[in-house]
Amino acid sequence: MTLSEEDYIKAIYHIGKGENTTVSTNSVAEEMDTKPSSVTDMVKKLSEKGLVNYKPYKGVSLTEHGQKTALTLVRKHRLWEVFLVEKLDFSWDEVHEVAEQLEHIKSEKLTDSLDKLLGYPEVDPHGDPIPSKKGEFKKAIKKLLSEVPIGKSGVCVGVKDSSAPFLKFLDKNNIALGDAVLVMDKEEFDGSLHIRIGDRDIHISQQIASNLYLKITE
Amino acid sequence: MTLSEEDYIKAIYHIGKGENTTVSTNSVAEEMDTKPSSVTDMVKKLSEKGLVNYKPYKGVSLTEHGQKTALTLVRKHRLWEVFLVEKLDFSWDEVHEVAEQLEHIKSEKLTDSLDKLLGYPEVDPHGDPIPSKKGEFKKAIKKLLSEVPIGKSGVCVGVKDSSAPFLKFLDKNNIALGDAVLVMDKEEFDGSLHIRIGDRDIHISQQIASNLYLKITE
DNA sequence: ACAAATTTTTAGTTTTGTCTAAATTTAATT
DNA sequence: AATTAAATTTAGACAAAACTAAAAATTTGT
Ligand SMILES: [Mn+2]
Ligand SMILES: [Mn+2]
Ligand SMILES: [Mn+2]
Ligand SMILES: [Mn+2]
Repeated sequence: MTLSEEDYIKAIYHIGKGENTTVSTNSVAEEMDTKPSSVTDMVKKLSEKGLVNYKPYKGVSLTEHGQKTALTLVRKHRLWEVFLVEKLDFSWDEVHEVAEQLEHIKSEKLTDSLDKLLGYPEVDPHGDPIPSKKGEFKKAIKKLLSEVPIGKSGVCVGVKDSSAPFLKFLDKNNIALGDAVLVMDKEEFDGSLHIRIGDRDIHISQQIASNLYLKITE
Repeated sequence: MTLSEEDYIKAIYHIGKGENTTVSTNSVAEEMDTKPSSVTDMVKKLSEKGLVNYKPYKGVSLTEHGQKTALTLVRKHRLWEVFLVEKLDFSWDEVHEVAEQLEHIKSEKLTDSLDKLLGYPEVDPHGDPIPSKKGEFKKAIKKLLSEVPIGKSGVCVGVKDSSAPFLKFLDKNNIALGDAVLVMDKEEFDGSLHIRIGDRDIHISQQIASNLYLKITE
């Protein structure tokens, strides 16, 4: 498997949100930042290799084999992200780019030893679940903060928008993964929220709330 | 810098044994397991990029810039080797292949954090010195065991032949990096040695002795 | 149902890195 | 010094992965 092939497999997996749906040529092109014609070419090749199902004009989906490949890549990507944060003191917004390279290193022993070193983590620094060696993982039970009802509380486990600017905003406002959050009140007018985070009461906009994931605790 | 370009730079560096000598097209081809014509093409490109000095029919050498690039690659390669052995329990003979991939990961922060995590090691698992961030390193003061005079002792710091079969032989015979070795006697007839390693007295052939490096201690 | 808009594919190029076969230069021998 | 051998480069071809422009299929709107 070449690096490029792997990135395509991963893109198809991600667009389908983990469930094995059929995705369009254009959506893959957009995700990968390439042209649709390039996608067509690659998808034909992947089809011949038995990694995807492809019918011209009808979209692509992963085969059993492709699915397994995607899970391995996601596993590697997220394990490396944990490594970078836990062992090398990287911050949220720095890990993705490097993990994008590290996920392509070919060594099953490396992946599994890393998993062990990190204590078999179940989620990555963005709150996304890490597939086990067998490809199993708990479907994330995370909810957007904007959809959490008043009175409920949870733990901050991830972001929807993982762009550097947003992550930097969170850093600046002292909102971090693992923080306990209680939804105290919601403004009907603009959807902004009053929340208690740690021991601080703060007020955040709807836009922020709809990009932060909580794992509901009660 | 592409992965392939980096591997060429490294090959030129290694053939020149770290000193900046001019090396032949053929030697690069052999080291890289490619054809001489491919080397010519690549060397032209590297020359245009200012990484090597190249005169047709006269061989290649690294420029200042190329030298620096080579040192960075060697640094990354060897740091990853230490990481694999120290943190992930890889053995001598397993690290090279994986490090060959990891050395190409682009992130200065990653390299330097790794260096810190490992406690700024000075040698890799094969006894080869690791360049510092600034590109400085102590020239190895290692000597082939076969050339150590009778009565002298040292610490096993590396191998000349780093092929898997040889490394496996050492494992099997309980000879490891860091072991203290005393040369007790030498057979004139076949050059074989009687050595004390740890608390064991053993007899090794000239062939083995000429592939093991010691750092002389007294 | 038909025309217009959109999506997707095909055809033809480009760049990178490799190869083979042939030509050229340099080195070694007589 | 001439010939032979070895090393190196050139020329031409190919596979991978991308692109642009044009053609074909599908979807949408009326
Ligand atoms: Mn990637
Ligand atoms: Mn992530
Ligand atoms: Mn390499
Ligand atoms: Mn090494």
